[in-house]
Amino acid sequence: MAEAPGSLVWSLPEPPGGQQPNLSRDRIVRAALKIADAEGAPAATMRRVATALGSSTPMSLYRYVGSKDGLVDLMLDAACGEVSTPAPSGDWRADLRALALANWDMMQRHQWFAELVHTRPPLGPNALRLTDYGLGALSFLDPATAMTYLGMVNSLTIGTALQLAEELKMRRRVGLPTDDDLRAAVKPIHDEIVATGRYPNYNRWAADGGRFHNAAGFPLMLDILLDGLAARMP
Amino acid sequence: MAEAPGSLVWSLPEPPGGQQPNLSRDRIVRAALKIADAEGAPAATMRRVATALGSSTPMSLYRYVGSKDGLVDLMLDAACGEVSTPAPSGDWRADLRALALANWDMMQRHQWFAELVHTRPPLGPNALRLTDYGLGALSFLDPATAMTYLGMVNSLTIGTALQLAEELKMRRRVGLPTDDDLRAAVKPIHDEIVATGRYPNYNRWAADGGRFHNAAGFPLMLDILLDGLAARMP
DNA sequence: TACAGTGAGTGTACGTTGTACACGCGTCGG
DNA sequence: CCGACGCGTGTACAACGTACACTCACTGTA
Repeated sequence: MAEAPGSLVWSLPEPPGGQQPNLSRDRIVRAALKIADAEGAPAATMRRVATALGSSTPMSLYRYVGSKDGLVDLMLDAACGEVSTPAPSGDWRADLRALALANWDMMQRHQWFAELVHTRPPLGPNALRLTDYGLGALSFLDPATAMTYLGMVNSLTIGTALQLAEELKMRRRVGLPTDDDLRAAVKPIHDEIVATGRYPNYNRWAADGGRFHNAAGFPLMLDILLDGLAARMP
Repeated sequence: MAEAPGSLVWSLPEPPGGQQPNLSRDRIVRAALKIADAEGAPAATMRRVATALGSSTPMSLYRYVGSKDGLVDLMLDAACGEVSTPAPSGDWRADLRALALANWDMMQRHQWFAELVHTRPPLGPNALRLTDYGLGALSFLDPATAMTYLGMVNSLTIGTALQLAEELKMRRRVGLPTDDDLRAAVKPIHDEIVATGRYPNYNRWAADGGRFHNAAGFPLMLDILLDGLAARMP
């Protein structure tokens, strides 16, 4: 899992198998995405991916992805590759909004993304393309400020996606229940908390249904943040 | 690592050792915090904590914390316990701002917090106290909206802390270099990216020093977000 | 004083993870 | 025809979380 600083996957080029290889970066990453999409990030182990590709041993993958971290890097960047960056419109707010919404959509398709993206800096070509696009929309600011503002938008997007991912994880832990099943599973914990009576505001929220805006409300949250940014623009 | 849904640490009370125990939840959590503070979250393994307490086997801890997840829960909540919640002032913005800044200070002391908090919902007594306080500041809103806004503030705080924690992790991977050493270590990667010339805005940022506002700039970012929230208040 | 009971900590063992290393098979260039 | 090299396999190891059975030492009761 450890890795020398200069040895990111992007440094070592894909070994472009001269003879007929059964494997390739693309096939490996695709298989890993499929597993992670279906069963969550921790299910995408080296062994699991290898067997999904017909290889009897995880070691086959190491020629192509270098390490587990390398595979994760490639997975993250592949997901970023699904986010398109249309031509800049000249309206920073519209461009940033579109970028965030596209990112959000991608994270809904790949619920593991938000969990994994924190493990290392986003230096893949697609991640860089997105960062570059975001910085370009804010290029009238000094670079450090532009990066700061872009980071705020990303924090909001990833943070909100994480809350949803956590709910999904809990759901997986319980089984695969419906919304009502889930509520029933979490109820004893909440009830115990409510019973103490020590958290009146939390209780009020729980009594209200324990809901917060997430999927549906993300555009609204994004607009609120953009309002705050707009007020600071020169 | 798996856990039945109803068996959070908070459910099973601390076994209040009738006879003289060498161990206790408090001592265990305190030792784990110390290790995590000094060497990062992954260093705080069960074995490591056990030996730090003089126990020859990790199994000693299981009576007190139930599982590794239980220990993490307790660590997170202990960290939350360091954040104080003064009497509400009646000014939602001042209260929320103070809460976020206190949270931020805590996350600077415990850089592992932001990494670990995503692994499970914050249901410890101290985390609930903080959530309750934040909801109280926004109690003039309907509960779901209040939770949404509070979540935005927390996303920003944790997300920003995560960026710093990631830099720290990279620093640890390289050794324990100074700021200049770090810049030198990351330079080859950045140079390779810059050399492609494909990311002009990113390059401009890198040429500018590759900086973004984090520790120093967090209050500013927080104010921007609060501006956006204020514009939506009834 | 004797004895059962309980509670604290130990030791051993298992399954799973990532991955290092050495080996066999195949195809190609000389 | 034959060595070299690309490609995948098999075996093995350390570290992780943790289940299970166990040994002490102390305590309350008879």
